[in-house]
Amino acid sequence: MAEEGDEIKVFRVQHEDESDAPSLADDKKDVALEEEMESKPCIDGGSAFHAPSTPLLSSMASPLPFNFNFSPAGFTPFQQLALQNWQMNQAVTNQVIANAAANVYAAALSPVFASLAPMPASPLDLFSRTMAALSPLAGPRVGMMGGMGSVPLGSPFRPFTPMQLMGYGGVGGGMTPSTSNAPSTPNAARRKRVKEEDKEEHIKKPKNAYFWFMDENRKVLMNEEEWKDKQSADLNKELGKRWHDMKDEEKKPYFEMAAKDKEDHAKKYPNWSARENYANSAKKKKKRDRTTEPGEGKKCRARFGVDSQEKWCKHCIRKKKCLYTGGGEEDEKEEREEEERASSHSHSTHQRATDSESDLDDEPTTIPSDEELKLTMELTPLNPLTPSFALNSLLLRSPPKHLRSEEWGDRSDSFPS
DNA sequence: TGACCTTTGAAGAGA
DNA sequence: TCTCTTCAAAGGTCA
Repeated sequence: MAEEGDEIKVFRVQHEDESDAPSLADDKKDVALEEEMESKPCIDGGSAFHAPSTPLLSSMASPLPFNFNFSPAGFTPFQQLALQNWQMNQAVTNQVIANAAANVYAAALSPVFASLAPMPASPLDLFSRTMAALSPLAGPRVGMMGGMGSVPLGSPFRPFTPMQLMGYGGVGGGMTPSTSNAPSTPNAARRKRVKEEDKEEHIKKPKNAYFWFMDENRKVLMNEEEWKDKQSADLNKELGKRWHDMKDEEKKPYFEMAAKDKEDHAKKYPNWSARENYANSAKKKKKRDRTTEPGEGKKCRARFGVDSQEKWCKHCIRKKKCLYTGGGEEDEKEEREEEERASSHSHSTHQRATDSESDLDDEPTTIPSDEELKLTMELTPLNPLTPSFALNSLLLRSPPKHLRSEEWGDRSDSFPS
C-alpha cells in the first residue's frame, strides 16, 4: 500500500517563490473562498479516499486527455473570466480522472477488492479501467451528482471533495482528521495566519477594576450551588451586587490591578486610543444603530408615512431639515460627502436629489458596484459579455448570432481539436 | 456564526 | 463640566 505522505499533485498551483507570497488582503479573499468551498461536504457524505501515488500513476498523470492551454489575449475581460472558469473546470475534470485512476489502483491493492479489481496490467489497462469507472454505464452511482467523478454505487471508489479535487487540503495532506492543533495544510496555516493578523489588528481595552474582580470571582460564584446553573448575565448581576456591597478597601486591590494593567497597556501601545475600538466593524455599527427605537432618528416621512403628514414636524412639512433627526453634524457631513460623490460622478449616472423632497427619502439611490453589475449581467440572457455566455460561446466554438463576425473574429485555433 | 444579555468603570465625544 | 455612548469579559441562548 502507498506510504503515508504519498500524494498526487496534478494541478496544485505552487508559488514558485514562497517569499513572493500573496498579500494579506489576497489571503483573506482566498481564505474566504476556501472556507466556502470546504464548507460544502463531500457529496456522498463519505470520507474521501486517500489516493496513492505510484510510478504507474505518475506515468498517467501527465498525458491526461484534457490538457489545453490557450492565451486569453484578444478576449474581453468577461470572456477572459469565462476562460479562467473553463480552465478551472478542465483542471477539476483532470483531477477527477486522476483520482479515479488512483482509486482503481488502490482498489486493486486492497485485499478486499483484489479479487474484484485485479492490478492493472499496464498504464493503458489502468486508463481504460479508469474511464470505465467513470462511465455512465457503470451502474448506479454516488457522488458528484452522478456525473463525472461520481463512482459506481457500492464500489470502493470515493469521490474527492471539491477542495480536494482542486488540490486544496492536499490529496496527501488534509484527508485524515488532524489530531493536533497544527495546521494540516499550507492553506490551513495561511488561514490561521490571517485570523491571527485579524486578532492583532484589534487592541483591546485594558480591564477595569470591576472586570478584574469578575475575573477572580466568576469561577468562585459558579462553584456555589445556587449559581452553578445560572447564566452568565445572571452571574454578572450577582457579581454587580457583591461589588456594590464591597467596601472601598476590599475593592482597592482590584483598582490597583486595573491601574497596573492600564499602565502596561499604555507602555505597550503608546499610540492606542479607546476610540480605535469604537464601532470599527460594520456589524458593531449596525448593533449600535439598533439601540435606537424603531423609527427613531428617521425623518418624518419615513417615520409616520406620507399619508400622515399631520404628524410631521413643521420643518418636514415645509420641506426643510427634519426637527426630529436634528440634522446633526454627522448627518450634514454625510450629506456633504454624498453630494461630493454625486457631483464627482457624471450627472447622468447618479444625480443625488438635492431638493428637500428627495432629502426625506430614507435610502438614497445607490450606484451599483462592479460586482453587482457583473451579477446583473450574468443574469441577463443573451448578453454577449457575461461569463456564462462567453463560456458557452467558447465551448460551442461559434460566435453568437447577434454578434458581428468582426467582433468575434477567428478563434478556432484557440480550441482543442 | 455572531448578537444578545448583564454588570461596572474608563474613555471619548459632544453640548 | 456634565451627559451620553461604547467597550472591555463570560458563556449560555437564540436566530
